[in-house]
Amino acid sequence: MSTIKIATYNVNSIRAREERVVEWLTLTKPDIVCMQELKVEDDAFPTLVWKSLGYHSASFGQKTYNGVAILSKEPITDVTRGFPDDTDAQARLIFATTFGLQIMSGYFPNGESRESDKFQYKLRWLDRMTTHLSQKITAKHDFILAGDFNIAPEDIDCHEPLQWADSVLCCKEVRHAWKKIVALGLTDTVRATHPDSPEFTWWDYRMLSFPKKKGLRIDHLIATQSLATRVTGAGVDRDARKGKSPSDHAPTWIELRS
DNA sequence: ATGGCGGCTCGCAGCCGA
Repeated sequence: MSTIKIATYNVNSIRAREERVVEWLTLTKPDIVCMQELKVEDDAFPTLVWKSLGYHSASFGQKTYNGVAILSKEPITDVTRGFPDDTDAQARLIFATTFGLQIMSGYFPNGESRESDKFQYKLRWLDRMTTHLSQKITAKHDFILAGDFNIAPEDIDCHEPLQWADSVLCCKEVRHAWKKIVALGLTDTVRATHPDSPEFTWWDYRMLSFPKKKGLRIDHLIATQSLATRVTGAGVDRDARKGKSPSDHAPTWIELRS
């Protein structure tokens, strides 16, 4: 049976992570990759490195912060960057068609703290995203949104739910926004595959969080029903979080019947 | 062992992330 593997990976700087990402691509051979936190402008995104590994790519980068990309073993078409009519200064969204499906790579705002202006920006961004998705999703196309949502949707997604309850990643406002997004008809594919295990995707660099297994599940792949019913496996590449100079996120993946 | 933050920048200290 032939399958397609789709992964999402917040690399926390592609300049700092290029070598590790190349190793990971070579080892795990995903067909499509959504990347976030490139932290480079497009002319510094290593397109030729991906090409040498057999990947087409499209990026939406900026200096210092943010930046998203899509890599694919098949040609990438219909690329759009940001929201329609966007005046957002932050590069957080790229959309494309590849392998006959519509895919979005998203880097959702963190929000810093609930008292911060950045939290208001996060809530506005989530609203805009919900509106954008409601216009984008149609019965005609397979659609998947993959990325760093900066939302841990449920208590099972947190190592210490009480400690995180009022945080910008877990608080009621962002969990409500998550529910509105999935209610558009998108399935949380990793949670649907693993209903009872945490499947953390991020661990703080500090306090030995990774070896102590104190993580959060904030990176997600949510897909229309047409795709969700084709999922044959899903998981988190914890090995990519080990060793020297890892990203603080691990790549998360699903496999589909093609 | 999976190991004590690590990226970034009009940089050598401070901002930011989650």
